Amino acid sequence: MLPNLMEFDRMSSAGYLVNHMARLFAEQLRDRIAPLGIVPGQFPALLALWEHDGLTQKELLELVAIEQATLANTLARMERDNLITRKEHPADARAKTIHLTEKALQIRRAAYDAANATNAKALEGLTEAERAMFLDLMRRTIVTLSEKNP
Amino acid sequence: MLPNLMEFDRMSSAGYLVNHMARLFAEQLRDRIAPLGIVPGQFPALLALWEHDGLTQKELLELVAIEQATLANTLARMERDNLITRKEHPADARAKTIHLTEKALQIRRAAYDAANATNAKALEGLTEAERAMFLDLMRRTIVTLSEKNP
DNA sequence: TCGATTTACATAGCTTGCTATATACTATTA
DNA sequence: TAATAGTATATAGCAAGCTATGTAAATCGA
Repeated sequence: MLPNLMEFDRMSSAGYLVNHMARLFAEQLRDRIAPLGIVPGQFPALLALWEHDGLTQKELLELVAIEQATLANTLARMERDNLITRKEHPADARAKTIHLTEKALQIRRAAYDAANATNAKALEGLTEAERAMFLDLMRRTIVTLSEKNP
Repeated sequence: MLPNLMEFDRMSSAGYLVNHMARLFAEQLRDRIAPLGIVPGQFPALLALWEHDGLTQKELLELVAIEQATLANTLARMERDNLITRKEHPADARAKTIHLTEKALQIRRAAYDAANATNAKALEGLTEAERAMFLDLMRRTIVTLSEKNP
């Protein structure tokens, strides 16, 4: 029978490993995109806007897995950093449309390359089959954790 | 040949998935441990102190994968929240020894249970073999990303 | 032994996430 | 059409991570 207060082994705890891994990924990406004048938290918004410029914040929110308040703050920093501008919405005075600046448009290819390089570096010790398995396990875990609890 | 600015598929980006998954894990854990009066960032320090009470901050730092400043701030919140007390070190006036309070000692079992429940919930859609594979892939990725770059 | 260096911890200031709430406009409906 | 309800965005305040720097005590070396 197991002891009553068995040690908790962090290296066998998915949550512990996930947290640590996420910080290492962010650090890698931060280093690679620093020369572009962007930071990791801006990546999801940039990805969405590179594909769909001119969205409102609400539309953008549907494309990123973060809360509205987090997005609002990230957009404020992106505006400060000259990555986006905002215009008044033609039909709704509450809303604004979000537009990438020249600066943001010009770093697109380099940013994709940096993200791909980060992923490649992180997974360089895995076989192709292991990489595919890893992504699949993460996607399935995200689905499980996203299910609404009763 | 691939198009020049192919879309970047977030669901195929390890970094994107890792970040999202880490936030979902933290949310789950936060909900489960809230009744205990602790928060996720306090977990690593608590785990170490439950096994080795009376450490100095420097000794504790060697057991957790965070920066010194982060640990110092976390310990300040733990002291505020009545989870630890600090005493002057008998031999070094710069250092302090860190001691768990009764409150922190009493929630140990419940905290382990909450962490285990979080991990179990997250991985409930995976087979036993897949869970083992997942942990192994994460550990190997952490090692790769932790290697010092030249 | 005493000046310089190193060490232990704290603090400042930033990002990125969160919940809760405010604000201002739009839409509904009695 | 005027009050009410709903919606789009912003703000407040907190946690948890980071780098850089400050402070005081310990150690080392000439």
